[in-house]
Amino acid sequence: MKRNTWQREAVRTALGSNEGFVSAQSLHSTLRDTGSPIGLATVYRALADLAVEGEADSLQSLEGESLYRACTPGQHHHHLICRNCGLTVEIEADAVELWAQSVASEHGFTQPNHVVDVFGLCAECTAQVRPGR
Amino acid sequence: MKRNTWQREAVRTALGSNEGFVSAQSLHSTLRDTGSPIGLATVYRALADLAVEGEADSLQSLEGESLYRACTPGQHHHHLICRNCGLTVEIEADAVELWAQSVASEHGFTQPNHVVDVFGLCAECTAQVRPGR
DNA sequence: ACAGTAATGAGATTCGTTATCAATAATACA
DNA sequence: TGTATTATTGATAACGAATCTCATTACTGT
Repeated sequence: MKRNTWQREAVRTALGSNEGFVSAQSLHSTLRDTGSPIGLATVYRALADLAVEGEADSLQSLEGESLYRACTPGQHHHHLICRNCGLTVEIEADAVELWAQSVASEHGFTQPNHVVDVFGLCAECTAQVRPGR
Repeated sequence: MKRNTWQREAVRTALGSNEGFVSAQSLHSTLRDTGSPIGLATVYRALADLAVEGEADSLQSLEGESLYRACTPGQHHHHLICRNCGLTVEIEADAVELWAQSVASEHGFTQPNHVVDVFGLCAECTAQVRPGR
């Protein structure tokens, strides 16, 4: 049976108080910095669990590490992510869902999944990068 | 200056004679199996180069490793990938391009990139998985 | 042919993640 | 409330993908 531990709750909270996607490693050091003696393996396990339960989204960063972010559970959505500061906006895209479905069945594919994420520079980071040039 | 070596050519050829996405590791062992004494590091370097030059597409597998595939250079496209056998179909999606653009600018994001891939079971694998059930 | 130097490759190294396993602590039940 | 059960934890080892090192090799222009 599943048990409630302060460790899981700590991970859930830390994840929730974050604007964008975070790696397990950085979440772990954040927790350690706030005095929590939580172990690294536990953070990995908690994040994997949250992702399975639908309380967190995960994606692969371009460097190959897994990033996590709290999300509103239950509803399918995609992300608009600032590649500079990590700020993330959840976006819905019914049109894209339908497109994925139809493209798959057009080619005889079944059980379609899809990975749809948009990366860019958020307004703030855009302003910082080119202040007056 | 850039030089032509049989190693680069071997990687290009091996990649081209493959239906779907392959990892650097498996491409390396394939080459080794055919008698080529090419080194692993070289395969990694050649694949990275091909990806930069636009002769290969790359994506992150769900397990976090980078997969590569030969592609028609120059044109932007996405992929429909069989998650069982790796068969890949290149798909164009102007509608999705435009959607990504507009969604980004709606939220003040600039320089939008996007990751759009559809995974599924190809017709053949669908038939194999559930033969008559 | 030859010099200059990009490319190679075996092995060491880095880094993210998972497995191990004894110790701990959350839950069910008497 | 006390106790037995067993899921969970965490320090560390192990693993695997990818990169780096650096001496050696071999393209290329002259």
